Amino acid sequence: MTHDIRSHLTSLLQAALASVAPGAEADIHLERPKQESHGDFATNLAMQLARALKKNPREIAQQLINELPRSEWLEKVDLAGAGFINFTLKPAAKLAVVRAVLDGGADFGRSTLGGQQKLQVEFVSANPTGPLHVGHGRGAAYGASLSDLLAFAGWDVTREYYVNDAGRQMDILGVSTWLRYLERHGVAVPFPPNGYQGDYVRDMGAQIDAAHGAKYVRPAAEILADVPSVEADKEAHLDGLIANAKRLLGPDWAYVHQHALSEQLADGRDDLEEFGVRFDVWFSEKSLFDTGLVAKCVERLEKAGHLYVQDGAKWFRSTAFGDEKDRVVQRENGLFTYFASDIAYHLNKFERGFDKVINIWGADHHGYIPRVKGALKALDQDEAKLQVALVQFAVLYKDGQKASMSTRSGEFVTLRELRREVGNDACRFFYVLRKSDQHLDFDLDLAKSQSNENPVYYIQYAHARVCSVVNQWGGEAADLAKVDLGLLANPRELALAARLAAFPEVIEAAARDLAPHAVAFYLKDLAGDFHAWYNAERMLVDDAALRDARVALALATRQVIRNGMVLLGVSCPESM
RNA sequence: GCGCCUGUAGCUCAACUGGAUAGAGCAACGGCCUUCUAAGCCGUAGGUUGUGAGUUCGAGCCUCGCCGGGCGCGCCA
Repeated sequence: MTHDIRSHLTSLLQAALASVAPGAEADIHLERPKQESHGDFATNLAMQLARALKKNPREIAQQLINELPRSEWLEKVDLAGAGFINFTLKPAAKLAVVRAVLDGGADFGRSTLGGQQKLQVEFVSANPTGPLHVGHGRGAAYGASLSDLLAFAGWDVTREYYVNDAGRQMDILGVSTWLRYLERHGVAVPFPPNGYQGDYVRDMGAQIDAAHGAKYVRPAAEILADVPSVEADKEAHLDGLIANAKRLLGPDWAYVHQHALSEQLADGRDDLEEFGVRFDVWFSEKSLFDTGLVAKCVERLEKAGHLYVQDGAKWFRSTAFGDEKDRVVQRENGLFTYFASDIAYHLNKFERGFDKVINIWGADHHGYIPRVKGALKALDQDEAKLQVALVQFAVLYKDGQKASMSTRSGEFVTLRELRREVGNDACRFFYVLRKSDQHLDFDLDLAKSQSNENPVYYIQYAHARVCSVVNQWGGEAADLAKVDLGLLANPRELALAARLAAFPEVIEAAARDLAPHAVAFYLKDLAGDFHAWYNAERMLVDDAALRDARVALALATRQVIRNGMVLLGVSCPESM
């Protein structure tokens, strides 16, 4: 219905335009004015045309209005301001949305905008080397809400987590775990300062101990053999320990490595599940090596002449594709870089047939975009299908101090802690309540102290109020089909109806902009309209016809709140 | 130094992608509960949108300069 009104007005304007300025090109843009006195819809069409027609915008607007076909939905059409045309709808046209919501139910607002195109959203993809922290939480909340939003707007969405299970970071976690295990057996190898410090590493060491006793114990002297000193070069020291671990443990290294990986992965998965964030695919980086895709990719680039050798390493000429500098894909020691596996990963995504691929990355990865797009182009892919949404950092403040979020140092506030202190609903909402490219200062103390004043409760409260009224009303929702909506005549009711009617537009705009925060802001406004009405008018009045009409409006409001909150991953309690 | 993001009320953020008098929430102040949930409502106050120019009917939004904040510029991942 609301879409009908929009397209109805558009066609009226098109007709008027054809008559006032035949052949003129203009895209007809209808907006909902902020100010009530400016009507329900407004267009700046006349102003757009002013230059081309070399005429005063107001004059053009007046002509357009004169030529506008009559419409049974319009109360009036005004010329205003510098040349705006304001449309005011008849109450019946505004109220029709109530029935549309009740008929549509959970599907009200669903759009076909995406045309069921296959779309992949890859997000979180944190190294499984420790608990997820507050920074990951933002990517998780944003990615989950964005995915759900895009699905609701008509895309066929696959949610994917890229598991970095192949690199040095995982080796560091493996060796850290092993060293903690060895500590339990009195093996005197000092724990490296740049190993993973967190207590969870000790826990994993204990698990291995409990399961296999002394099976993986090796002498300290052998573990430290030929390892550069920490003082000289702590990274070389760590690499030396890793090399010795692999050599001394032989096939058992895989067990230790795998144990650490699967523990951390399972932990992250549980954490995210509790946060309402689910993935369809967990994609292993290691599999790209196992299937030879990484080597194949590098080979393809080489054959196409995009690689050259310098200082023993193979470089991808990414500067040919707009990057600042060329990038190594294969190191002097023969190992592929992370970039090489990422090229393979992205090629694999494209070969899986997605029409569009969205990567949600932390802002620190922005410099990475040109090289990935460049590589895709070099592999004859349409790199425009890849869209990267950068999420700015969440900086956590604790006791007025900026908290470090380094996983290796072990000094971070975990997502789990945050969820426990603030609650899942408030957490999801808080994260998504701002544009993704906005820096987020997460003041933990404030979040905790404000948890009762969090805007999420404002919306949930509106929902609970409707539930309470409906319970006391005690009627059957089905009987409202024949209710006379025309009885809803006061301004607050019409304003609320107009807000409901905007929901489908909000969904489409938010999906187009990859901006789930727009849904959150909409819901705040919707709840505001409802609360204002609730306080001003009584719903359960004696007049049965009026009562039913008001209950219908309340039910429609409840439905739209639910439809929006589902997308944000926030629950809607029936009472509070 | 170069690149990306960013600067809006005391604080945290919006602003339909260039539209009309820049809006909310916290915090402050004043009102509203013997009838559907006061986690609510109504009102007051709070602004030269960092700054200087430019583009045009019209700029918080676009361009350029300057000032401040965040991030990135590895044969790390």
